[in-house]
Amino acid sequence: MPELPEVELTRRQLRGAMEAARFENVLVRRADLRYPLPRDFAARLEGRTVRALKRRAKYLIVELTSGEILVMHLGMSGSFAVSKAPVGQFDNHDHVVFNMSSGLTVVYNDPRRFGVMRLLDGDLARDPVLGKLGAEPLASTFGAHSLAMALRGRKTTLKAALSDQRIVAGLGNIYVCEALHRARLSPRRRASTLVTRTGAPRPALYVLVKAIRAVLTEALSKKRSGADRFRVYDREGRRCPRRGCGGTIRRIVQNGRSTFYCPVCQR
DNA sequence: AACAAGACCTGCATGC
DNA sequence: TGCATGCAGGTCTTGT
Repeated sequence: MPELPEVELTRRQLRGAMEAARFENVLVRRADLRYPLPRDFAARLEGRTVRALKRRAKYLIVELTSGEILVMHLGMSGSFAVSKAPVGQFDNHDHVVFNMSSGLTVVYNDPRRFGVMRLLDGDLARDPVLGKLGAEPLASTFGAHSLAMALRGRKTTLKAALSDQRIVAGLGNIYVCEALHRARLSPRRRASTLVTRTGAPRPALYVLVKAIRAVLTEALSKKRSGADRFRVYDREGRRCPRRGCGGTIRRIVQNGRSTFYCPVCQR
């Protein structure tokens, strides 16, 4: 489930249990996540205190007062539950349990086990993965000019470019579809067509930047659930929600993933 | 270097 | 009912 808004909401959920608290006991019930947890994973956390709980793109960044950093990614199916200690009953897919000095227990559940937990010594900028992440779409550094530089010369589609975490960090399949619909841009359009030959943003790129911010901000604030949560995602065959459009949402496959869009109003 | 396709793993909805 | 198929919101690796 997790794209940037869901990860940010997870961060806020975990903060009360983890921030300024110590890992009293860590239980690894299954170590074979996307990458196997090292055998000393629990021992390296126990006794450590959380200085701050941050987020970068879809990664949760747990800074410890020791200087080490616990980096976590939810993959496709990861989630956390917070409850009062002690937890006696576990689900099959409860893989990692943090008993914190706050008196709260944090349980990581992940049926598909695409999630990641890694303990890093230092500096995220030098990390082979985190160091290559592109702009945070809700940060002030993100804008039409920086996005223009990133899209310049890209022959790939807008859908693929916006899904690329090195270009914009935090969008996934849903919010790429939603942002493109809001910006009235076709997911099949070539990414470089939003940039002039000299590398300046075309007007449509300003619209896209606003649309990206809007869909993420809205997802963070509303958090309504149910069928009408998205305007195009998973709505194949339904009417386009844009006033006066009258188009029908289509599903196509791009780079092996579903794309939903309105062929009438998205050009 | 840029890009597309395949792989990883489990659960669920669908159709026969 | 059982079984097969296809699909799922991510990203790493492989191949052109």
